Amino acid sequence: MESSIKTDSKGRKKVYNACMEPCAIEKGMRLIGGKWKGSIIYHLKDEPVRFNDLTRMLGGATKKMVDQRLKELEEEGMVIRKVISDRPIAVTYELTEFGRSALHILEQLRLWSELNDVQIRDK
Amino acid sequence: MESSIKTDSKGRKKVYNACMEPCAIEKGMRLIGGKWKGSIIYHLKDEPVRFNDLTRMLGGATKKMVDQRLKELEEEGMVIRKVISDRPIAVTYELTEFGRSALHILEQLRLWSELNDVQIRDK
DNA sequence: CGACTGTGGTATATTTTAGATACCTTTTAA
DNA sequence: TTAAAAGGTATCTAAAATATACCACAGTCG
Repeated sequence: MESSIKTDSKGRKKVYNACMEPCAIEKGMRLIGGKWKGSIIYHLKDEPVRFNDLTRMLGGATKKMVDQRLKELEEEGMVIRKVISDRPIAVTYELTEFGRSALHILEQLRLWSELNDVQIRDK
Repeated sequence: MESSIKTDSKGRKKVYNACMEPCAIEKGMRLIGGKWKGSIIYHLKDEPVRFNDLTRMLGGATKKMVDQRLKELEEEGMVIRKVISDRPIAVTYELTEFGRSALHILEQLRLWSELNDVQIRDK
């Protein structure tokens, strides 16, 4: 993790301990940092939530996005999909223990974000 | 933040307190959660780092990506660009107080990521 | 001198991802 | 019968990410 840069006698630079692959921070971010992923996990924190309800809770995300992220999160073992009834179809999504283990990070992010009244710019 | 879904007498659903705009979590993620952004902030934690060195530290990121992210981080007030010499040109990037205030979140993310030996899948 | 490395970037093209919109089947309820 | 709910999928376009090459300039090696 601790990367450093050394210069040899001829001025050539070399990186020691460089992140040859994405480092721990980057890996973590790929899991919970993608667009909507953190929000999804956070909105599942209290109880299982149904698909359409979840979509409604995330202002701005389309069903397709929510669907895709949920599938990723399921693959990554953070979320479980449960069919609670056929006819009429009803599905809920809930956090696994692993998913739950990420909540404290998201909670800190929320506090930081609110404390600093973080704004995102329009594009 | 606490969104809930109520069903009226006719079975129509309505979301109360929905995130009409991206919520705090989502806003925070847009600041530090983008691809490479967290890593960049984290690699600046100890001391100012020069552009090319930073690029080398982030295995996999291109100069263009690093350049773009740094510009965003500068706009957002998390990073300062300092020209420490013309001819030959030398530039460093360092964290602002605000940028520094995000470090504890990233530190937790790193711990969580390492603890769970998080893997990212190839695409 | 001339080739090579370093600096901090930019330009261009291609691939990947996100986002908007419409649509599907089934069920319940007015 | 029309309408809305459920949980999605299909299609298309706009926006990002990535790969690759390139710039001007400074210093160093032989």
